[in-house]
Amino acid sequence: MPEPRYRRRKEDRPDEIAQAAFEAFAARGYAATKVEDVAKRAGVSKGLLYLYYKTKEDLFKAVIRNVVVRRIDRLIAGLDDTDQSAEAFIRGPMLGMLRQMPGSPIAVVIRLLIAEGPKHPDLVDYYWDNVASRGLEAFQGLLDRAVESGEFRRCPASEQPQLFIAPVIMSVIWRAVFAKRSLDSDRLIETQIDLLLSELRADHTIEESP
Amino acid sequence: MPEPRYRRRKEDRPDEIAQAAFEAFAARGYAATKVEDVAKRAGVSKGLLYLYYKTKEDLFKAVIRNVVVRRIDRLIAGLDDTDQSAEAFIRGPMLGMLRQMPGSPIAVVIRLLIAEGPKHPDLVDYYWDNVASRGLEAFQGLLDRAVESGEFRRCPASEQPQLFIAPVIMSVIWRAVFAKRSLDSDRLIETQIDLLLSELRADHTIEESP
Amino acid sequence: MPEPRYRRRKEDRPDEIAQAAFEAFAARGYAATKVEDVAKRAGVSKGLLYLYYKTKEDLFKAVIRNVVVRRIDRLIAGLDDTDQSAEAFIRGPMLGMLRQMPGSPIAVVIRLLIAEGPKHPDLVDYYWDNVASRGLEAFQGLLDRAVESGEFRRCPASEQPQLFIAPVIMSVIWRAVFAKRSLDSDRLIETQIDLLLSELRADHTIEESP
Amino acid sequence: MPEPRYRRRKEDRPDEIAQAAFEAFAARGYAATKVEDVAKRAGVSKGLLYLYYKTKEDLFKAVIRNVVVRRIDRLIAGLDDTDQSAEAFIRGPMLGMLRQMPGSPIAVVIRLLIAEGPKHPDLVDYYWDNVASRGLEAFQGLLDRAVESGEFRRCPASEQPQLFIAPVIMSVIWRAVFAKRSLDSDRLIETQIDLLLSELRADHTIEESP
DNA sequence: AATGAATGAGTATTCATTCAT
DNA sequence: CATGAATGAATACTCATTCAT
Repeated sequence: MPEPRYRRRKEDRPDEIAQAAFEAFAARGYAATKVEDVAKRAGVSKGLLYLYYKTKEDLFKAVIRNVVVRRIDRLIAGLDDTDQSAEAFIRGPMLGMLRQMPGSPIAVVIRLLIAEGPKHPDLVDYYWDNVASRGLEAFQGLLDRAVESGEFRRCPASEQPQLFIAPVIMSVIWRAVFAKRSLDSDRLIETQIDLLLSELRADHTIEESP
Repeated sequence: MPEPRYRRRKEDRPDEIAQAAFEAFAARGYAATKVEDVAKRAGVSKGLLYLYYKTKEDLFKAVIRNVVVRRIDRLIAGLDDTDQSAEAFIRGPMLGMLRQMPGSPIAVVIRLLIAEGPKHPDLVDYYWDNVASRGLEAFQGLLDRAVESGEFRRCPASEQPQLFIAPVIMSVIWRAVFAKRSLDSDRLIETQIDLLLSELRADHTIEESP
Repeated sequence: MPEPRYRRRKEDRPDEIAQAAFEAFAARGYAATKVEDVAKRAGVSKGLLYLYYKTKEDLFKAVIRNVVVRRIDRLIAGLDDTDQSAEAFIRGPMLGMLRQMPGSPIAVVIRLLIAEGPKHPDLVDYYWDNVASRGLEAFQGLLDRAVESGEFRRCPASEQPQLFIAPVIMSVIWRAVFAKRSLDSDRLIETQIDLLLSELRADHTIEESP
Repeated sequence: MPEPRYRRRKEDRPDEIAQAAFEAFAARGYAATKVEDVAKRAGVSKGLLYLYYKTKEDLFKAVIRNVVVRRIDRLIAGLDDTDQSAEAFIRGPMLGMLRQMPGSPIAVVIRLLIAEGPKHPDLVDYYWDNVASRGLEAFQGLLDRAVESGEFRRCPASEQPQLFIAPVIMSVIWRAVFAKRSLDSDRLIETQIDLLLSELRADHTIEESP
């Protein structure tokens, strides 16, 4: 008779279930996770789960939304409101976030989207609208402001914010697939940022090979 | 309908089936693909499919191997045998390959590995041994030779060949998830290569921000 | 058709299903019985059956155990505890049991073991440990006590308890195979017991052929 | 390229196939034996097998008939033609046959009939008509002649020839099911014959318990 | 609200049988 | 005659979902 894992407060139930589902999906993937396992993990009966989520797919969507929504707003607020220089922000709070991503729930969401996305276009739309495009836009805004202020120069790097994300995605994938073979993702991300910043800095001088 | 019921092409069958399976997996993912659909796509009965592949998993493995093996050897041969300068090789044949990857079957394989890899560790091992580690080693070799010859200088970029791959992986994922939202992956890849080469060139002068 | 869809009788279900399975196996043999038929016979869905029995084989084992366990203990208790003379016990309760066997569920179990035993060694082990060897030992014990008490004499018959069973097995097989051709199994069994007892009785005088 | 197991003489083919089928059925049972395995064992293609036997069931029937027909006639001839005394015949050639049965192909046929008989009533009919009833009748004839000649007396044993067979059947079953646990079937059979003959002999004196 | 017994459509796999070669 | 590639009906088992209690 183990203690129920979560307190019995009605209002929390849906979130508790979504949290349990997130853990289960993270561990075994969406398709391989049984609704019953999620219910057990949440300390709840299958029937009750179905009271809150009409289908397994609903549950999946809730998970994606939950995990993402909790984090993305904070991130974007940081991007928009910072009074640091762009470089200071990038090397500071932003680098911190990027380094955390490969080990964070976001990584799980990315994996789930890759695996299940094609079957859930509305979910992808949601993710795009609420996370990806907003994040990119906000970061692009940061770059643009830095260009306008003269901190950065306009160059290919200043118009492809995805380049900042690339090593993060790479690390996420690497971990998901090659868990056993370690990869120094911190170093990868830092090197990339160094490369990009050295290119972006307005005082940068291009040396052509002769 | 005058198709002959029997075609009796023993030699071709396994590949035809694997090809059909590849298409089916690419379209709907491994889990969501029914063996029967693969058989239909290949114009063959379920029974015959099982004559060549003992299980659905076997079929999956054959697909991965087929697609991969056909390409990787060519790539590595190019890396090892080139008599071009490193930069010329990277900007030439290698850039060509990298640009093709996001739209090639390799992209599908990558997606499949991300989605199904955790359930097929032996497949991941196979992919690691035969593709990833070999490719990385071969490319690292190219970088090392360029450093030794004085063409490149030793720097973080010369020791993280994954940085060359990162935008490719990013593009693969982007297409898989956000198919509808176009991404200029060619430009992404080229910019990254420019960044890396400008860092790697031996005559590069580092400008520190003051 | 006004049967309620749900009956919710958790406790009874496993036995009801095993009973239905027993009937189905008896009628058509293990291999030829479809799980779905068993479920139908039990008035239950396939899914529920699988809730209680993980595999068809499990179900088979449960059937064997159910049928057997219910009876063997009673039998052995009788053998061990009787205060009748050996002859009285054999001619009384034991003869009664033996005569019943060819028409009883035990006969079905025997048939099933003959047909399916080679594929289920663990089941055979179970049957041996819990039924055959226990039964033989208990009966051998009865014979030994009778020899020690002077009621029986030591002779080949007193050391081969299988001789008491032989006509029962013969009748079981006969019925299973030649159902249509009647056999007076009662008489067969009684004659055998007469033969054995006349040999076993201590006051027996052996007449050698000259 | 192992040598084909059987010489390529057309006329022998059906028998060779039936022999291979017998071995396969003996080893794994009818249901668990694949037609392909039989074909391989016979060194023949599936197609050719089907040229001689229209269905797997046909093959089964041929096996039963083959094995049985080869032996039963000899046995019955012995029963009918002997000029020995009944006791001499029983203790001599007949005991020899009975002792051989548990290890002979007949045992396999018995097992197969028990397992598959219910599904093949015509086969059972055939077996009854050509083996069981003929054998029983012939043996009953021997007993009757011995009674008429004064060698045996009329008693329950003289009218139940099955009693001679019972320990043989028991041994067959025992071996089939409890292969691992040895049983001295020779001794069982001999003891039974001793019991029966001592009862049958005309000079037998019945001792009643007081 | 809460439970978990009950349902049944869906799917991988097998194997007797056929038939083009 | 002989082959074995090809077929597809048959069947054990799973799991999302429902609903009587």
